[in-house]
Amino acid sequence: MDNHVVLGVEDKAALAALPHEVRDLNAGSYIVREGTAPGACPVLLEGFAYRQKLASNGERQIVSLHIPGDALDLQHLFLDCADHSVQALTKITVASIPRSALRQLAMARPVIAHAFAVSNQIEASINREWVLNVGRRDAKMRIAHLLCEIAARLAERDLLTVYGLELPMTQEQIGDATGLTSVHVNRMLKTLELEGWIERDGRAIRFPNWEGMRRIADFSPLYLHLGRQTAAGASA
Amino acid sequence: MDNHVVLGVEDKAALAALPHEVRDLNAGSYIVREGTAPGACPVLLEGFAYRQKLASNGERQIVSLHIPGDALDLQHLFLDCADHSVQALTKITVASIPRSALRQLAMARPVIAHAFAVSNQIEASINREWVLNVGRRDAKMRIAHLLCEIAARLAERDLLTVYGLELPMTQEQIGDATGLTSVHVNRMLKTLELEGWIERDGRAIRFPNWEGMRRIADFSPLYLHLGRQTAAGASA
DNA sequence: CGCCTATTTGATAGCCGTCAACCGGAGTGG
DNA sequence: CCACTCCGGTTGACGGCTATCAAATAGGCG
Repeated sequence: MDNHVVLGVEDKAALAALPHEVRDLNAGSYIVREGTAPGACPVLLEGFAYRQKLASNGERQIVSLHIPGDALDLQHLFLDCADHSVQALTKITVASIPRSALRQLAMARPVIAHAFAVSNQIEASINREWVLNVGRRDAKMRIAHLLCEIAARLAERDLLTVYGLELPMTQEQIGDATGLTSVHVNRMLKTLELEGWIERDGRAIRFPNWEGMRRIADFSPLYLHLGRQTAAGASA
Repeated sequence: MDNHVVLGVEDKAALAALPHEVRDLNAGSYIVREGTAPGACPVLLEGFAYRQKLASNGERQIVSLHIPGDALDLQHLFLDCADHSVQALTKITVASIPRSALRQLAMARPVIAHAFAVSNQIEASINREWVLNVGRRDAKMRIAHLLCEIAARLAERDLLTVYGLELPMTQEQIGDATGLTSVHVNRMLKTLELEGWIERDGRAIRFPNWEGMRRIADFSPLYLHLGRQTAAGASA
């Protein structure tokens, strides 16, 4: 959240003073389980996580991805029943903060509540873009768009490696995020590679021609709301 | 928001005391335009509205639908650039409240901020369900699910007519909401009708077998978070 | 009555899913 | 050190769901 809202010294101190518990979790661990009451609110310190929902036929849809620095459950801060699950994509480290403490802090400190709101609104914006991505783009664009988004979000936090994007997802998971099958994801990645838009080395991905990639992915980072939002609301 | 959070007398009075301007708009009018700075925050009093985004190929995706009582732009209350457009689906009546007044109120009254947060979180939950709907369900289920969602949301506000669901969307718009073409929407509606799940009279739709409809639509209203959320956060 | 939009229907094409097989690397145990 | 196993990636053949194209019908509104 620090990336988007300018917090004052006192607010930062209040956040840092919250009781929290740091834990390591293995890939695949559940952080939030659909249908249960939300517990502590975890913040992702290291590793990747994702939100998922299941259809009645058993198929999975990944509805969002999370990178280090993301809060993993502000979604349910004010709701009483989790409407989706959150799972670790890789080995992760999270700091869990009791929901009640966060709620009290949000009530007591409007600037903090504002920061939470901005974080939630940005995530909602990403969700809307995903609806567009899955609903109106073909397979190649969808995958390209997903890659662009992850790269842009990681770049914002200086988390790209020297090689580029180190994507810890299987092709099946990419399929679950884009509404495709792993087989077709494989073919499209191949195509993107053959056409020169990406270079692959294992799961590392580099973009030799970022502008071209952006174009064929129909990727415009506006919806990520990168850069700080004005603190007008905070100072009002 | 009143549907989900219990507001105190003073908070309600503060909301009612906000400066606002009531306007009528024709179907198709823009309420928010993507790429521009958000202006006043409108609340939908009568009629239907939708959010949309465009892909580079010109195809449209409707990312959410709104019924009377919905706030139409809490999304951008704390963001500086609209990431999508909001348009009137029918002739509508909106009450526009200046963004600054709402922000100040949210800063001054934590319970109001809480109500905004709940509203936003529920809408985000609906967005996630839409990602699942468009990504992992086939055409018949998608359309059935959309119909169920709208019916459930209208029912919560006692807005169903004696006939049932009075849906003011063209089949093309249903397609834009589900990632399908109008031609295929037509075929699937026909199928749903032939199989006895819906009855149609113009754009009015009735469900002779709601439980069956729910089942074939894979619709479970959990994600709508109907009923009031506890006000624990408000009283904390 | 005439225009325009929305709905309906049929024929055809294509994207992507399904099924199946094979490859390849990492980890494990002998 | 090597064989085995397992998971993920790769490839090909085939089928089905949905898009596309086209045209006819129906409905709303002047």
